[in-house]
Amino acid sequence: MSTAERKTKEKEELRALILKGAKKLFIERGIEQTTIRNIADEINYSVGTVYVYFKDKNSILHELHTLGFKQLGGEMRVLFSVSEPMERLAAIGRVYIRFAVDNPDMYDLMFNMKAPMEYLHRIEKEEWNEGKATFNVLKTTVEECIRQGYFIGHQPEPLSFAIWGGVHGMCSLYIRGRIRAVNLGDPEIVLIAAHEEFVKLLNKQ
Amino acid sequence: MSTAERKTKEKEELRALILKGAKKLFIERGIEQTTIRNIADEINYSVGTVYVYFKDKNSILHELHTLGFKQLGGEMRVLFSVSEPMERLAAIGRVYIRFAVDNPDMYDLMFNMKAPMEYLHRIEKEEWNEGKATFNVLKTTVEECIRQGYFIGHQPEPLSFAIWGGVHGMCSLYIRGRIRAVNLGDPEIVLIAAHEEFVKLLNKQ
DNA sequence: TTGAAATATTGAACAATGTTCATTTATTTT
DNA sequence: AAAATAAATGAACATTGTTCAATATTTCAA
Repeated sequence: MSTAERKTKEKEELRALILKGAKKLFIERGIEQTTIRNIADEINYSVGTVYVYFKDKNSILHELHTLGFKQLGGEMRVLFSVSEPMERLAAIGRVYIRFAVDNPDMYDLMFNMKAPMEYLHRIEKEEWNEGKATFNVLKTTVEECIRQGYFIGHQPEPLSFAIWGGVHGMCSLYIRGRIRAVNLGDPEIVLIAAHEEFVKLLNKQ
Repeated sequence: MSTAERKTKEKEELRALILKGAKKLFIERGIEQTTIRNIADEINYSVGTVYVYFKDKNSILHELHTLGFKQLGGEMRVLFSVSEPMERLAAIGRVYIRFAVDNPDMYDLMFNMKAPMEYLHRIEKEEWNEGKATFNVLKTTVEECIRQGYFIGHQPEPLSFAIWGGVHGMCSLYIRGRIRAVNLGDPEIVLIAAHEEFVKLLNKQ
């Protein structure tokens, strides 16, 4: 291995180390409470080094958001074994909700925070590939349902968006503390019960 | 009017002036870009004065959030003239979405931001009256629908929550730039079209 | 009217944050 | 070993929210 190759590898490793440290802190104490100094401390490097490997905080957050989508994508992939599309549609929602409950800060970063979108804007990229890919999993399933005779009179794309919005909204209200605040009982149970009602609505002919 | 009375009134006026300035800036340049110093400048008082009238930034944001709910409540109240509950249900959604599109930062503050919830936590108040009242408008309508024979087999409270979540989710994805990012066309049009699909789902027997 | 007490307002100062960049340290090449 | 290149550093800056001793203003009894 040439020196140049080794150097490239070392750089990638340090980059990955920074991300690993960032993710650790950010699961431990939340994204808002994680500073660049914390991250630098965590991995025993200086603040300056972090800025050699990432242009700014948004870059780090965007990269973590991408890792989150990889994880969610993996959890969704399993569902392609569910052959009945209506059943799969419900299962996608359950996986999505489970992900939100188990990884609230990551979910928040992926679907609520401005950082990843601001990053895309800065690098002048209009495409949000991570989001589009996830949306397509849903849309493909909805289209299959339509082919089987469900959702008659609906337009697939807006309908898919409405379904995404539906599940996302419940998760967001959960994560942003609105379920707790309206006092309907244990938030996680309310969330899951609401999703069941939502699935009932979807299943009506 | 006694001196004490006048003083009380003056205090209330300055308090209101601070809120007015805060709201102005915050509509003009967004909530994240509005600092306490900006607010103080805007109304020609010092930073310190703002802190005499409000304990911290969360208090200001909470009070603005309450004003937002007053406005939304007013816009909803008109809908009690719609006698058909299923029709009213759709109309509530449209009003809610219109509010979100016309007042994105206010909507964000009311339903997404942590500040108002943190304020409640600080003053050790468990009740989120603003949210509960708005939720009850929805729940009452859903219950009426059920009494008319709609939503058979559904539980009213989780169903109401699912409907809230549904509309909120679409608004949130809109406000947090996720609709634009998935590139389905003009975001506002997508939002409205998705709500129409949502209403179709609700209207199924 | 006056002056002491009460009230209201001020803005400098603090800690925490993201960010920059001249300097230092380490590594590679000659 | 020296020179050239690359990597890492951390002090310094601007901007936040926040505090609080100091200053200015207002009140009201004498």
